[in-house]
Amino acid sequence: MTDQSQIRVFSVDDHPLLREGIAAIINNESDMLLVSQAASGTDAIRQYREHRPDVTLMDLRLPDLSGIDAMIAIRAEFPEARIIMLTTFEGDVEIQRALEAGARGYLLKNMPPNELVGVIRQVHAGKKRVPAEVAAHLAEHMGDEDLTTRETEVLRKVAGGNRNRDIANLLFISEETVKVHMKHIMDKLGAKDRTQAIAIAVRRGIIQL
Amino acid sequence: MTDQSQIRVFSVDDHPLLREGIAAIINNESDMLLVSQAASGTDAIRQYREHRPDVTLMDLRLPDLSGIDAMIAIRAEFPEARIIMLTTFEGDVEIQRALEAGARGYLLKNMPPNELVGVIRQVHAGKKRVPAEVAAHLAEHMGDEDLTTRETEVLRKVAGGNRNRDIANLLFISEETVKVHMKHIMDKLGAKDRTQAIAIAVRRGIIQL
DNA sequence: ACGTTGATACCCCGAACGGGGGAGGGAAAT
DNA sequence: ATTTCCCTCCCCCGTTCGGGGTATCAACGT
Repeated sequence: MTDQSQIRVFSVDDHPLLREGIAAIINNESDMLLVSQAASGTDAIRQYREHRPDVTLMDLRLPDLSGIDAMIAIRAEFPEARIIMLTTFEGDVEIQRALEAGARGYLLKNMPPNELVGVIRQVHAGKKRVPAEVAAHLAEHMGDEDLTTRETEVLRKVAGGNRNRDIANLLFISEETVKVHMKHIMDKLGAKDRTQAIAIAVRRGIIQL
Repeated sequence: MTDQSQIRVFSVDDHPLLREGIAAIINNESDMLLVSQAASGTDAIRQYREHRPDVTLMDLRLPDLSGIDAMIAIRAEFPEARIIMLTTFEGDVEIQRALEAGARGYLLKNMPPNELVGVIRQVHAGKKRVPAEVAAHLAEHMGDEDLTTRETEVLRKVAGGNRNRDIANLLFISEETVKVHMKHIMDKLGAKDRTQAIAIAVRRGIIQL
């Protein structure tokens, strides 16, 4: 039944409405076949093993793991897996992490269907594809220094309404050290104060609220 | 061609993939007919006049106006319009505003399709329908005092990294007045400082970043 | 006519923040 | 072996924030 020349597509998204839309579009293309769907990260990993799709469309936020973690798990087992992240716009940091983790594409959910199938064909052909709109967001912060693990940790505490002293206690370091971290955070993000640092970090996907 | 007993549905969403999914689900129901689709607020208003649908599914964020503003415009002209907001989860304030503005339902995009068509039928029958999950978010902040226009305005400036003095200059008021607003904002939101106020306000949908 | 609400403005004052500098240690890379 | 990076800690000091109180005025509703 399955045409050997067809691209076998696997869709992972926790929105049934969107999966339905993807299914309709894929199955409208004579050279593609939607082999399965998953609504969670663990289910995605399980089903990937079973179906070995040619191309996987993966949502970024899933109920259990993040889409990126699910992709990392799949690619650890199947390094040749061709996975396209498909999501409503997230910050540049998410894009960067997805691509660094081996995503072959990063598409926005508001893209036209014909472009979607185009990217699926290109990725299936072994290419990488990131639309100009997404690449622009990525380029905007190229060369920016990333926050370190510790700095991100501090920033999260800040977003929770903690004072420097509280953060110091929570992380078992001195208040002076927290202030140094804050200084570096604001420098790297280009923020005038801690409040703007939160705003920028959320916009860029560095922290979630 | 059009069966008189069918529910005439109109879908407004700027995500083609999602519209495709909605179309597939609606047209699978024998008692429903998708009469048209729109991808923007202005287009939604124009097309509403033309098609006079029985039930409208409206996304909250659209390229031009917000879904709520589009709904308000439509209901000003057609007070009997039955509009269901359909969106990925937003803060309780968005839900509240939508329902106050006359939305007959508030659905999340991750809901199962059969529930969607169920709600469409109930709304068509004149009922209001808000799922428990959404109602819970609404209830969580029932009785909370809303921020005033001015307070929200101040809060937005704060998110931009402005100091009290800067905000004072921007809004042509004294710095002391800004501090009074800040006090009220933090009291109402239950925030320990301005930074947490931003975090809470973003989570609740009071401001966008 | 009266009370309420929202916005405006001022005072005092302690606590927290943010910028500057220097400095030590461990781990990883070169 | 040396450098680089990250985390850690400390001092000084001016600026900003946030809590307390009181007060005026216009608008709105009753």
